[in-house]
Amino acid sequence: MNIFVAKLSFNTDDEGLREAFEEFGSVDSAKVIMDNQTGRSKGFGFVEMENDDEALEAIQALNESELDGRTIVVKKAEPRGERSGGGGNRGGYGGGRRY
DNA sequence: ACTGAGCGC
Repeated sequence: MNIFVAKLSFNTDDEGLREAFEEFGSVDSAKVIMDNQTGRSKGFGFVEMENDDEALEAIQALNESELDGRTIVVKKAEPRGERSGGGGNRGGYGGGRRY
């Protein structure tokens, strides 16, 4: 499951993000998006976890939690690619729904 | 102290 992490501390890097999520499950990959022109973090990143169940738990646990001194926001990642729609929503994404 | 709202190559 791809996970989107926002509001990261600019001190947080790929490893720090991975460390945060691995305590809840196996992380397949983790990456903090950096600005290629300045080399600084853009303040958000992505984590891919092997187990969806663990990913959901990690999202619930780490969302609005504190990492490296900043409160982060963890969500399901939107599919990379076209964001503007036009086309319509096919059954909707599984995300956003919370009970 | 730069920098705070958001989806990557």
